[in-house]
Amino acid sequence: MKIEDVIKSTVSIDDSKKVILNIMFTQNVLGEKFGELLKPYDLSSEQYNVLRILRGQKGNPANMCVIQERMIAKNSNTTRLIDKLLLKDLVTREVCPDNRRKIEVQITTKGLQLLTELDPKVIEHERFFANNLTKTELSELNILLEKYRTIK
Amino acid sequence: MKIEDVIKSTVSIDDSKKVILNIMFTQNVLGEKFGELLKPYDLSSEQYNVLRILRGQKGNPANMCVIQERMIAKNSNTTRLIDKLLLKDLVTREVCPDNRRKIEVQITTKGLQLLTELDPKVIEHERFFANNLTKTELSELNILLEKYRTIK
DNA sequence: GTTTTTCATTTGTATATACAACTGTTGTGT
DNA sequence: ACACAACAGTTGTATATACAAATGAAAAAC
Repeated sequence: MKIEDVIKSTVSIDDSKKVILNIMFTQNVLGEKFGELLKPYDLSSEQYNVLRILRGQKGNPANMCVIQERMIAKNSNTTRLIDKLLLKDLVTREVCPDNRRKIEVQITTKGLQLLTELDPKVIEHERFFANNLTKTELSELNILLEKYRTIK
Repeated sequence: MKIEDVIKSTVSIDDSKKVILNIMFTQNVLGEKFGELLKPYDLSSEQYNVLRILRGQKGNPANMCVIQERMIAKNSNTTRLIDKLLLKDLVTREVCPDNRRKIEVQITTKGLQLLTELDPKVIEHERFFANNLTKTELSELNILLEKYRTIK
């Protein structure tokens, strides 16, 4: 479906405007579908994202700064995100002994199990859309998006 | 900046995952910059979006359904968005005389003036990123995004 | 001509986000 | 050692979003 049909526009849209609408709308479609995937597990996409980051630490704890800088949406409130994950026993949180300003967050076994359970579903979700493009188109899309968003 | 650097990933990422991260992150960059543009005018991007839709009606009122179906984020609460715009006298809201279930929303002169003031800034914002790509790349990006998000 | 269904919108409520102000800790300069 | 700046997180508050339930109006069914 072309973006003009999505927003029911009758007039033609400039390509530079169209690309913004396309990115916004595509992100929306993706986010909605991913949210549905996570819903049965009572996780928000940002919560999932934090768990993924923590797993990537491979046993080492991550402090709040580290988590924040690895997140896609850099402006979400990490403290309260971790609060939610703590309530579900998916992470632990302790004051760093070397620097009491810092907090060490670690994924629990339960958290790791949840991620393992989700892995195949996440891959399926990723492929669901990616399969619409050839390998070449996919890497072309990545290159274009990266080039597009560059701030000089 | 490559997406691996954005999320500080050390391992290589599958193209199908990368494209999702790229879309999410690019949308974030865009949204943040657009939010800054609107901030001095005390408008959220969704509020701006509604005003734009109403202007597109060219004098005819739009009811809630119509507004909702033309929005990019289809799940935001249109009633409360309009509430905010009403408080700022940017729109009017009246019960439709032909069908009292429906509500007719119209942009005011003040709303139109605000949009006119914003127009050059919005175009500048759109071009700011679009200028990173050639005309051909831009339309290629549009085609790829559209193809990518298609649900069979 | 009621009852039922569908429609268009609003309201309630819980959760999420944005962003500034605050708290406590560590590092620096004198 | 003391004052002060920088750092790492947390909290407060206002606003936004998500989604289900509620309201009221019109259309359909019987």
